[in-house]
Amino acid sequence: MLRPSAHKDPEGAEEEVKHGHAASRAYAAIREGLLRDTWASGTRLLEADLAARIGVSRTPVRDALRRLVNEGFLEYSANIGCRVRGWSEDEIASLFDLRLELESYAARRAAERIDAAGIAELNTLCDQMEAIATEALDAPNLRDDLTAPNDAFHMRVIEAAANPLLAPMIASVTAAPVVLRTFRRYDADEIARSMNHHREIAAALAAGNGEWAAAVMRSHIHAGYVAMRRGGTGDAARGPNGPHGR
Amino acid sequence: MLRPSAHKDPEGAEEEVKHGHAASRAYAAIREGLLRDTWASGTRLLEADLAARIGVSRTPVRDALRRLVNEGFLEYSANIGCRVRGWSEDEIASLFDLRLELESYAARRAAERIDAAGIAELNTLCDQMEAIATEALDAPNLRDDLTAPNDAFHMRVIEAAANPLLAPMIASVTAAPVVLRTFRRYDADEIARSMNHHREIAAALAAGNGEWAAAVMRSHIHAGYVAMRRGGTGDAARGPNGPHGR
DNA sequence: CGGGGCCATATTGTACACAATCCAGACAAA
DNA sequence: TTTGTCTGGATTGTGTACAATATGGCCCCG
Repeated sequence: MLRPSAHKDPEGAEEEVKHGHAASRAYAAIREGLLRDTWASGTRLLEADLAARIGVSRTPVRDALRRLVNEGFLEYSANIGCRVRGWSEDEIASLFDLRLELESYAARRAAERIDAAGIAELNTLCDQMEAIATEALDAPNLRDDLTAPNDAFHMRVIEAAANPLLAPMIASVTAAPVVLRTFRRYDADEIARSMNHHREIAAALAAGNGEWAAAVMRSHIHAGYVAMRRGGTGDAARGPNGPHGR
Repeated sequence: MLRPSAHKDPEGAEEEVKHGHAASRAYAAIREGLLRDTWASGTRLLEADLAARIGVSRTPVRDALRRLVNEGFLEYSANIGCRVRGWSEDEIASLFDLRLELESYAARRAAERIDAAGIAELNTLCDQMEAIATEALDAPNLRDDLTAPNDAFHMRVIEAAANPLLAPMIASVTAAPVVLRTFRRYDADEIARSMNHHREIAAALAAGNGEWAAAVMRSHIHAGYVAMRRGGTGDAARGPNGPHGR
């Protein structure tokens, strides 16, 4: 499974984190903090605080917060503001369950649509991942480098599925901080298995066999879920509202 | 299929369209206009215009617009603003394809989890729909009354699936104006078939047979897609950017 | 007569000030 | 001790002014 560092931000603002565009800067800064686990779940994010820290006014900060709420990073209550969202065991299970459906669907469709160039790209990404994985056996801190090519691999499969609504939908269940940085939890065997899964997915797609591709993708995601559960969520607790608070 | 008048708004603001809360009023007003097809696809929505018409300032209007962008009603470009989103044939097909996956998944899971009370509710809703359908045979304009119980039926199934992330995800592919008000396109036979589907889904769930329930749900949505295609999308054209413009 | 660059205008983006609302703690009464 | 109320401070919600940017028409040039 795996599926870290989500691709571009799903909505507008095409990666314009330049100097101008206070809203984009605010969004990037807050998202960065969320991905770094700067704040514990349930922590209240104060607009004025963030605005001062980032160096913009409250208005673009509000825009950024609303966006992060819609992406599932934060939860919002009227007149109270935003809190860092936590994920209960149940919700994490639900999240992986949906990934199971959506990514296997993507693989099934991709098998009927991907072309030779796409297959080649997937295998190139496999080469990269395997090279990194070999080094990472000794240096566990290198494992985060796997996330970029792994993410690219999954993204290529999703693109090949040729369903324009699918990518943002999958992003909504993979952008969660809980899912990110999953490679760290993998042991050597699990990394090897993950690499094999990628190769097998590429093979199934090359063979044009959608059911095969979907089945391997399901295995891939199941394996990731097990690894995540074993390692603990790192974030099971919630705010005062309990696991499903809103 | 069908699935009109999406339930509550997916995110925060629990239906507070009261007198206060300018942002909620703005959201409700604009959404209402979108559902009424007040503006053609590609129409640019001006913040100042809307603010004046609704009687609030631009700030809450901006909030409302951002929200509608995230819900797929509008598309947004930096420094340009919001346009009414159109749906190409491809996108509508993609949309139904995802509903096929998600709602059949919901039905499959619901079969293992729904209780007797839930089944009873579903059958009650079937009763209601059949009563309305009988009258609507002569008065086609009554068909819109089917949308509320139909929506409730689907919602009950989704709730029974007990995946807290599923409902907002399905909402994102059913809130689109293209999908709403689908019953109008149905002829008498199609309405009858739809009613039969509902009864059969309830039976499959009562039998605890997830595969059966999922299969009927797929049939149900396929049928809806065919009816929609036959009737035309009512909104195939797009703005100047072509069908996938952004 | 057609095409490219420039400027006026319209519209969005940002900042800030004020109003509305909520929360924590103190205090009083049972 | 417990509960209810009230008040002060803090935080979000809204309105408005101004800055930044894009669009469309005009003029100039080829």
